[in-house]
Amino acid sequence: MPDHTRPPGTRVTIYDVALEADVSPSTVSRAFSRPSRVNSETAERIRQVAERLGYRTNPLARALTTSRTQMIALVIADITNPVYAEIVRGAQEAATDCEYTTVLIDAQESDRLERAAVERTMSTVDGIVLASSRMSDSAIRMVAKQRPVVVLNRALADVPCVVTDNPRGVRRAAEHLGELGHDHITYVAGPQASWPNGVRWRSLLEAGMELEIKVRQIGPFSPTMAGGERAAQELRARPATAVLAFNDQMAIGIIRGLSRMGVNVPGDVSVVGFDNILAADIVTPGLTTVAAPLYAEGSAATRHLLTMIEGAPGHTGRPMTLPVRLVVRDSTAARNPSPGRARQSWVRQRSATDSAAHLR
Amino acid sequence: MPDHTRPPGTRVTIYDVALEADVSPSTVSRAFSRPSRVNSETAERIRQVAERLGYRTNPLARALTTSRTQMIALVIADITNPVYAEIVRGAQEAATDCEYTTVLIDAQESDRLERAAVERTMSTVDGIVLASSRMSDSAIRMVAKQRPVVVLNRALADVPCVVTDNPRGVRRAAEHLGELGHDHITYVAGPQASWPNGVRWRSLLEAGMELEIKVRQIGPFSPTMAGGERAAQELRARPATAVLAFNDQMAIGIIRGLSRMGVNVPGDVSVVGFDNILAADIVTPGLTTVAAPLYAEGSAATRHLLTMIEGAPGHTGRPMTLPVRLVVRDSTAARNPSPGRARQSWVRQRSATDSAAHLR
DNA sequence: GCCGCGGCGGCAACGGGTTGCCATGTATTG
DNA sequence: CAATACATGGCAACCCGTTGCCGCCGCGGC
Repeated sequence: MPDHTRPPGTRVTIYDVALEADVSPSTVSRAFSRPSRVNSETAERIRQVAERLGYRTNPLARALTTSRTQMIALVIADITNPVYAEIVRGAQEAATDCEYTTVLIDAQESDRLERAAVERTMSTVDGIVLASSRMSDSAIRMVAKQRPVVVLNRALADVPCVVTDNPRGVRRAAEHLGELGHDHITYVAGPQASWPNGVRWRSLLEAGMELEIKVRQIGPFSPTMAGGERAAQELRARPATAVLAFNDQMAIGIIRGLSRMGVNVPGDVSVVGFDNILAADIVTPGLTTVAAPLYAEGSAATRHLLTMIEGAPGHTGRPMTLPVRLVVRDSTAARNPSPGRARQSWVRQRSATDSAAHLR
Repeated sequence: MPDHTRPPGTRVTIYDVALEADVSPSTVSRAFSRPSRVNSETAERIRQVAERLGYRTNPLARALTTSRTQMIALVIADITNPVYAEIVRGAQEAATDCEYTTVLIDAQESDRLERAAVERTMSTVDGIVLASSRMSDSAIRMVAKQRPVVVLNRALADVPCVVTDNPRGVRRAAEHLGELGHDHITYVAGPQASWPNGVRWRSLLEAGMELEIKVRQIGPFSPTMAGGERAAQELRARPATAVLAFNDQMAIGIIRGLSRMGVNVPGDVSVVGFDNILAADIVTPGLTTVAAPLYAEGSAATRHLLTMIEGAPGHTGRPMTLPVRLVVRDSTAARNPSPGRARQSWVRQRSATDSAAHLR
């Protein structure tokens, strides 16, 4: 039984295995990729030889002819944002289950970087999940023409989408605040390039109308704690008793900013966030927030992508919508009925500056 | 000027460009990969034709002969752990600067998953950064034999490593606590498979000796908030006035757990963490912690890996060590000189149970 | 006994670049 | 003016699997 030791640095190929097992290379190839096409004893022999020689099929070479790399790209807007951690987990697990590898791309909230990275990666992957893309609709469609794409947290005609039920989440938040006696809600806006940002604001407008709660918007601010603290500054000039923030980081920033200014949350102002990140539970006060099924988002988007890669059409009708729920903690409370000094000045300020700012 | 529209779904290849530019395919190839090897006018013409046809070089095909994919893998222990966000950023940025793409792998704190993922990815990437690997030393060496590898947060002979200055961090924390009058420090241990965990404990032993502070260890616990809360339970049985936790999540869990039990931080117990994650700044009280240069870690490890890929030897001498600093916030304070009731009982309990637990 | 069919394995042509080597033409040098 | 060096570009082999197609063989049917 010959057993040529291979020169180091050289990979074992099907040709080596073929030589050793005394069959043709194509048979070796089939033994792995189409076992039914080869005699089971031969296949077994080949497999043993391959094992002995330490053969590993080269995914790149395979990809060259099959144009399947068994890799998908997952593009996220900002890896420092904890929301994405769970999404990534969900996506990665779904991918791994189907023997796919995930290439994670952090776009750093930049349209330009995102496009460049997608451009660079596109030809190497079998499909792409765009989570909270900052690219333009047309850029996304362009990508979708070349590779299967699933868009997460954004609705877009002609491209499969997975979104969370933002309208319902906003509605629940508004109802909650309404029940606590708030008759005004200020929406603190996040990035304008963010699709959910627009949806949340429009949903709030709608909910406000139905529930007879006045709403207004300030911003946009950066979707970070720092952005929230800046928003708090602005809230000083245009006070509110109830605030709905674009996301949890901003909400936490707002709470910190307000506290620093001596405004009590939830005593003077109630604050609601979005996403239910881990930190929402550890801040003081605990943050009331609209929880999204993050893991399920990543997993659903990825599974859908994989079926598209397998040849399924990829239904581009209405987006797949995932349910949300309101998690009530301590950052919301009944509207303060007997305002203290600070509160007093707020009311004055508001009545002076606010009527124009209120929509509807 | 002919301009054949290509059948859809077919990629533009160098052959198409060659035909159109009236040169041989090899010249097209060189025009992109070795521009100096071809007349600059010809190269320019080829580039224009390529542009017009929408040619993109296929990285897989290129990789087949060059065995360079321009991709590196970054393996992290747990993507839900915010420490890694900055590390990933640093790594990704360093990689992007050199036109490399990063494949992120989340090992979910599992030796098994990590090995499987590395196995699957190894042949597709030019090198690997193992950040906080949970694999055995021998498994890591095995991988390092097949591909350039840089290990982060772990020291290992014969493999290039990047670590932070844990001894110094621990020392600074111990000094800080000592200055506040604490003469005992309890180390709350994290995963035993974690290399820094061992280093931190040993460093604390050493620092304790020099500074004449008694030290002991409890645990191991899971390196999460939940783990910290369990540790708090145990601290009730074996009280302390100063606690050094394996990481910030645990430290936060400990603070929450203690608060729930009516123990005041920092009034009754001082708590110090490791890593300086974002949440360390938003908890109440703010967490005193040993800050690591996370971004720099990712970036340094990656840059080192890239030089190895370019053919540099990859110095396997002593690990590259990055500096740390102690960030003092509000979770540490002078040792309570006039203990209240709770404190009193602690002291009693301790004197009863503790002498054996103290090392040295 | 002849024919058809299914199982199995091999041949050879890809896929899309890369690269060693050679041929040609031009510039440089003695 | 011959000889040499260099700049360019083409040829063809190669990287490593995959797959369409064909041939061989044995078996069952008529």
